[in-house]
Amino acid sequence: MKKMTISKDEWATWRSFRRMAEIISGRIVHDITQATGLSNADFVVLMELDKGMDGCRRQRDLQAYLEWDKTRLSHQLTRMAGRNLIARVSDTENLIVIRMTTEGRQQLLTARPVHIESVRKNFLDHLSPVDRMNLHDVMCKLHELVKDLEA
Amino acid sequence: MKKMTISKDEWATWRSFRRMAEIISGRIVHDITQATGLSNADFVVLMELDKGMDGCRRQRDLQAYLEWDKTRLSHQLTRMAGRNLIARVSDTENLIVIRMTTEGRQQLLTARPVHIESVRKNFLDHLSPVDRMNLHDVMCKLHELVKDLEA
DNA sequence: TAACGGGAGTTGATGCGTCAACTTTAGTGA
DNA sequence: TCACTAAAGTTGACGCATCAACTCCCGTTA
Repeated sequence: MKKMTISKDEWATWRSFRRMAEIISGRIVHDITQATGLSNADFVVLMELDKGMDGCRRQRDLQAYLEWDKTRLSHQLTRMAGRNLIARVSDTENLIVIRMTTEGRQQLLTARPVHIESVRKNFLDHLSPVDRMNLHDVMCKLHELVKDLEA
Repeated sequence: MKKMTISKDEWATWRSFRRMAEIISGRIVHDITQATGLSNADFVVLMELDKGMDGCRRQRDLQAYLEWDKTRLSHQLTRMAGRNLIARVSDTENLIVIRMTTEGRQQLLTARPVHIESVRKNFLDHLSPVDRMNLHDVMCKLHELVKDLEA
């Protein structure tokens, strides 16, 4: 039987968690788009494409790695193709794959150091090693909870 | 001089933080919209309106409390007015205020217990008091950092 | 071979969030 | 009183996220 009330402290924890994640993520995204014009979604997709050594990937594999909905990915790729960041091309076996364009790679190279600096500035700085480990531990517990609820 | 590299552990912490916030927030929003049809934005606005005893508020006050951009709020209120959740009415001094409608209040009443249950189920459950306090402490430090960067 | 079914991907509609540009309102100071 | 200015609020355009409905392709099985 679950407790169905939430104390003031518990609310405060939840609100601060949600709010900090929102603000900090927002700032990092902002830094990247200012520097490069890439949206966060663009950046994430390019990062994922870059993991394959040739910048190519089947759409369903991208989907699995990003854990995105197929519709979301499809729309996103359409927009990115419109901005010349990626192309949908046929590979040697006549399957359609997603390829990063030269321009996409260029933008990614510009974005990466900005990303690193922003994560440091907006998040890691002033978090002591102990803080960081505590946070990581709590996130791992939440991750367990999240997996449990899926099952 | 800042360190401009990020260790594997640091990345892992950042990624898990961002990801957990995303997933958990998403689930709670999902629970609320399933139960009521309210979007998260709707819910937050209604919660804020409910704090004034008559469900009325000047738009700029809402703005200050929510820490939203005025454009965002304006669009949101337009949409909510279209769904009959709020109305823009003139008060006794001929100033325009935002008033929760009966339907808005009704929806809020339905949403509130769902919200509570969802925050408990998706977040608070299985977080020990110590975990919760650790998390809260870290969020407070991040909050300091965030404020510093604003100045 | 033909019918069925499921996975991959697309499309259209709608709501949300942000930017820039605009109108309106309310002071404030000569 | 009048003109200037700043804040409050709206609008339009655009990109992102999600839902439902659709197409297309492929493999199974009767």
